[in-house]
Amino acid sequence: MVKGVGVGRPRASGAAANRPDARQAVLDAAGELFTGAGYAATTTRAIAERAGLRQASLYYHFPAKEDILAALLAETVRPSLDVAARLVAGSAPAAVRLWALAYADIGLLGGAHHNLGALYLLPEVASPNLARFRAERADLKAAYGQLVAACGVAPSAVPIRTDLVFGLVESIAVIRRDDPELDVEAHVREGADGVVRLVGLPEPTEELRTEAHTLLATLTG
Amino acid sequence: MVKGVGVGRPRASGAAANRPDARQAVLDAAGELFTGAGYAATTTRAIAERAGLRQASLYYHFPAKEDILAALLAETVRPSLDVAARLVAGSAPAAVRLWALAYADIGLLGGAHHNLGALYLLPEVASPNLARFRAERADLKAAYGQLVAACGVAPSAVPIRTDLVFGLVESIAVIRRDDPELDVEAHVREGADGVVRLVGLPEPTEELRTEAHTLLATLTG
DNA sequence: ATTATCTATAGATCTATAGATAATGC
DNA sequence: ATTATCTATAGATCTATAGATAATGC
Repeated sequence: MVKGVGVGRPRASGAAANRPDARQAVLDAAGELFTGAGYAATTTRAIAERAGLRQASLYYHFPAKEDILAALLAETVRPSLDVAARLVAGSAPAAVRLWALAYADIGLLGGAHHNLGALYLLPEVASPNLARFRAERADLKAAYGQLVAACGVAPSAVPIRTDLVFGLVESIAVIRRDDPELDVEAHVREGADGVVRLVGLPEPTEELRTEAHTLLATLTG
Repeated sequence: MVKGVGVGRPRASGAAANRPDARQAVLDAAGELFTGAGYAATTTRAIAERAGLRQASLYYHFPAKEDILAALLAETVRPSLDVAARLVAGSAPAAVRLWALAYADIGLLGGAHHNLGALYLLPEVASPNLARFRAERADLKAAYGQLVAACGVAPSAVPIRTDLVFGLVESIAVIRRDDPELDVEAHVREGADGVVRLVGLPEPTEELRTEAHTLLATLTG
């Protein structure tokens, strides 16, 4: 039941042709432009052009420009949050769960077609309208905090060390911005290894990584 | 020999009163606004207002808005680069030098009145006009890379591990944005400790930190 | 009748330039 | 005469709204 394919006035651009989902096309276009040039520097006209429709037509799908950013942020943080919630509730060794969270999170941030992790770094996330996203991001950070604590870090050191871990994970976005050709898979694995070292645990073993991969497979399967 | 205090038409704002250095006042204002709201979202009018002069008067000191950002970036990266160059040339143990660089760099980024490290995260740094800054930042990263290598990291692992170290250092800016009340000094020390752990060295000892502090004192003294 | 687009545009900026002006310095 | 500012504004946007239009669905 494809929802009304062909309903509505045809597009001015590529004839009435392909329009599988205009809303998603807008989000894809905005993701590319926001991560590359930032929010304020990206015009609604540029988004529309890349999505294959006219500037004013954006407003049929989103009430305002900022709602496009809100939708992108929501769909970026939620998958990580899902994984985090399950790992926090799990019973595998803490180091395995922390490695698994970092691996999954970095992979979701960096593995997307465009560099969605860069959205978290936009100054506009401080906007009052994006409080919902900030709350979800805080939940994700809290999940890291629980795993860091479970790794045996002294309670007084947990908050700062969690800050550093969370910072390291998000910094992958900056790294990728500076070097778009980067080998993402290698960085994801090295990043997860780095998180484990950063909290003060011994160098991850291959067994730990295998166990974490298995754990992630059961979560998503 | 204060350069022409009182020369020129008086300001419309606070009478002809205080104007110790308009250029620096503009940079301070821009630093605060760019780090808080981003470059594109900050208007030249807002910068001028905070600096205590009229919008058009900015253009007496800077040829264009982007040159304000360029000047800020330059004065932010250079002190770190100076420290890095001296440490790379030094002969103290590599772990001490790496800790010292991270400590100094994080301190310079996070210790300024406003969160200048956040400037590095602005998407506008990719602008062709800011190539000079990017080159200096690449030099700084290369210095980290040399110290990481000197710490005994396997050559094949050096580039990625340097990426992570550099990312961790810069992520302090995001951490501080999310929590402006943060205890900067504690984070600086923990950040430097984290860098050492991240490259795979053992937990820094108090002796190492003392040695690094001494080393930094000789560099700046 | 409903849906998804379009065209046209109002109103609000925003950057940068032109040219005047009010100080000090010679 | 030089310096550092000002006022005024041109020209170029940019977001969002109003209202028309070209499809499909009933």
